[in-house]
Amino acid sequence: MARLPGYLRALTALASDGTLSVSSEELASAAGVSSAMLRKDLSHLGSYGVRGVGYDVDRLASEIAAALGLTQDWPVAIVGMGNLGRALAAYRGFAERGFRVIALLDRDERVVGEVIAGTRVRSTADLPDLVERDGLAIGVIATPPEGAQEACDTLVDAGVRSVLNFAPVVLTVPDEVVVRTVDLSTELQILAFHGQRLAVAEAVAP
Amino acid sequence: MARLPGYLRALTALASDGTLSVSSEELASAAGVSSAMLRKDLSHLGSYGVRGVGYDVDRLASEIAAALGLTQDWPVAIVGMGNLGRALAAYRGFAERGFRVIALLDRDERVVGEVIAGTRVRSTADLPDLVERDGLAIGVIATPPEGAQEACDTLVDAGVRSVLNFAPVVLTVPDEVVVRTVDLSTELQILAFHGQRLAVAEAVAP
DNA sequence: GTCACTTTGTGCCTGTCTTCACAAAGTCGT
DNA sequence: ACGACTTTGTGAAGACAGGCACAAAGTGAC
Repeated sequence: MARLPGYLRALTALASDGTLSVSSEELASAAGVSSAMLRKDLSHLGSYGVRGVGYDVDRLASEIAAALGLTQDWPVAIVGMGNLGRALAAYRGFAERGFRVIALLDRDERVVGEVIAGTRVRSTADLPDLVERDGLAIGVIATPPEGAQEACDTLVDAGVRSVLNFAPVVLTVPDEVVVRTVDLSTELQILAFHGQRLAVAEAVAP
Repeated sequence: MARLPGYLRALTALASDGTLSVSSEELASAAGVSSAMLRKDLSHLGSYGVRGVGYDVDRLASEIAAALGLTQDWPVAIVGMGNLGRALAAYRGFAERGFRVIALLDRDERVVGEVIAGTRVRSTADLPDLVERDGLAIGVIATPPEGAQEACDTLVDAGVRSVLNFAPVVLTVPDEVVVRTVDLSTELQILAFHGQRLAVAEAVAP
């Protein structure tokens, strides 16, 4: 379920505040959902709550982490060392939450060998090796739109079956591969849409 | 509708290929949706298709752009000049799609004045001015999680009503303000979840 | 002018996701 | 040990999005 990471985040925050137990109501509001939804989601994981009391923060956090598969670590490779790729390579947010960036890759031999954020850029030809030897499981595509499908194919051929795509294109992949696309321009366009609706509403009833 | 930006992207690609007319089937597959859904979505905008022929690419692109409010420009400010903020400041993707980054802001006076990607960092205290004088409408939050709510409040108080949030927190805002949150770790956790499901499925039926 | 063909727009149905509301279950004070 | 209170877990109802399938509408050939 796509909301579990949100719950885990809220639980981690509570745990670091020293809270031991939390009700569905409190946790739901911290995660920005309704309490009924939270309870239903959690009930799918099993019954980890105690009626009349609530949920044990640490216990629930472990259960969710286990459900998400966060007990093992998931090596990540970033493909495409343009602007966005370099930014992602320098971003510490991945490591902070347990995702180890084990390789920076680029197709262009002129970029290969360059050192970015302390890591030497390698060739995309090394991908099969990374999957085989280092257990690489997640690929991040930060190439320009033109190169995204090719980068994706290379990842998939090497055995990667989870892809996080930042390029503004629709990627075609086999059924067993999961792609999640994050497109910053799309997000801004949706915000522009709301901005315009607001402006129109204001013009009608100022 | 959240799919309009995807349609617009596909149409722009078609237009640059010189295509003049497109059927719902073709456009749907380019945008990665079903043709029935595409037609239903477009029918909400009005009847811009011709039965037996399809849609005029340029015409439809203009209509969608107008619906999204992309006929005017939407000035953007980025708040928080940490790792992620600097990366976003250097990212050209915004400008390429018509969103002008007019200001880089930080709360910390030691960062103010620094020049990043050719722009001088200003203080968040300048926000009311930016809204008033430059028509700032969209704020991007790239602060650490602890500072995100404060940054958001500052934006809202200054009159910004569309916020793109990269911090992994749930922001509380008045009803008229729209927040879209993009959390890279959440995306990776969802991928980890799928990765684990795949591994489990394989263990059961190898 | 008519007919065969293509493709849109849309009413209906189906499955999923959300919310409501309450019974079951456990705690704490006396 | 009992009873009042709190909070979970869940069945049933409701809302909503997506897909199917077909009638309406337009094109182009003859």
